[in-house]
Amino acid sequence: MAKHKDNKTEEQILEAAQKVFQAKGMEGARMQEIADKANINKAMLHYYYRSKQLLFEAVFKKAFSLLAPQLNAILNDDSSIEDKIKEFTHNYISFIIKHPYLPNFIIQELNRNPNFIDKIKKNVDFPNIDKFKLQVKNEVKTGNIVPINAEQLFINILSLNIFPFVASPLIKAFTNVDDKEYKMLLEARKKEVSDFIINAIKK
Amino acid sequence: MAKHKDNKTEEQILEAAQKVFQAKGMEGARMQEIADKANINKAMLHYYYRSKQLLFEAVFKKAFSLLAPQLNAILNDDSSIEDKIKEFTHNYISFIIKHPYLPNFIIQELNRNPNFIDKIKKNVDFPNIDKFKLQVKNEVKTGNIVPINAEQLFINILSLNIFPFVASPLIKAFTNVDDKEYKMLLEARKKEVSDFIINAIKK
DNA sequence: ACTTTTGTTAACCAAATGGTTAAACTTAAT
DNA sequence: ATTAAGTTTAACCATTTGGTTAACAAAAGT
Repeated sequence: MAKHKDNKTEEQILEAAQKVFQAKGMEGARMQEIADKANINKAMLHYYYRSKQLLFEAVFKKAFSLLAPQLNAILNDDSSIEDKIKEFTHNYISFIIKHPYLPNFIIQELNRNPNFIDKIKKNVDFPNIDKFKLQVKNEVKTGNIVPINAEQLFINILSLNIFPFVASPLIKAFTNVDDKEYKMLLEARKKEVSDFIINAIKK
Repeated sequence: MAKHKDNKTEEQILEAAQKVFQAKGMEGARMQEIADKANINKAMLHYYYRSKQLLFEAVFKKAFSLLAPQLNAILNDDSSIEDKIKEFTHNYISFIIKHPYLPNFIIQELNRNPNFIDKIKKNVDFPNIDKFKLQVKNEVKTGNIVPINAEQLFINILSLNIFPFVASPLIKAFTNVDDKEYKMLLEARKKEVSDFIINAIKK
């Protein structure tokens, strides 16, 4: 019999762990709470994942592997800069509205342990900026867009798309906007953000 | 004799607590580590701040009260939108380069406990967007800038300025940039970001 | 001088927490 | 049917952790 043939329990654990880790972070999460949420005995967590650290890493990798393809879309696609920006902002914001916990979880835990990224680079199809850099240089040279550093443009695109999800409690407070209104603001950003970026870089 | 006349110890504690909380978060921080860093007995922490929670709140309030005036600058100043954006991005990035832990700490802990913001609103000169909204509406009406929602513009400004500090490990990995180069990128953003925003909104 | 308040320490404590163990149960191959 | 491997449980354990206590020291008020 192969190890862990029946993966039902294993998946229940991973789902429960996802919820708890994303809500409370590595330090705040409790193994007992994960077990309860998965409707299993606490010992099972260790049977399947050995330790809290390894369970956490499994959750993290899964989260990251959801996010990575989204970024590869803008970095490695063949369309024009303008089309990419339009498509990326629309797709990305739609995606995150469905997984609002994701960016914050990844950023938070990466700050807690920055060299964690090395483990991820080995296991996931890690986004790479090289192609995007060439493209930006080209479009600057041909005069399609204003002179701009590819890294800076990439940072701007990420910032405008991700930050409103990461800092939502803060922004809600500053703008005196309730949850429902904020949701509408985010929805509007699907178009708003790409217009903003394209306006900023087109000649 | 007034309570806590000699505030030397109290300040040592707050400084140590700041460092530990900012590095490890509320859950990850250990009272013993704070005591060690402050060179005092662990019981003193409770003597001066009663509990971990209250010590944490003291640290948080202090951090927030550093950040708030920066935001009030852009929200309540009397200069033109363009000047504000130029000044704010320059000042804010300079400020955060000196306190790189700050935005992440605040965002992280606010996500962990969103209704924490209510406690802050009572104790700090909390930034308010009303005046900024009027100004944006005006400048749109007079045709100085492209039609844009004040909240969206404000979110964009915050995103472009804050996110690169919050997500630095992630961005460094995506852009294949080391610490030194990233520092230079951030330095360049003092001008880069304001150009980007102004380009995006000016007619 | 002496009494009271404030500051500081070491030792202690109960609760929580990640993790282990050993035994029981289930499943499937022989 | 027997065996062996995988799965699940309850009880247990060592350690860590925030917090307390009681005694002592230093200042300050009288």
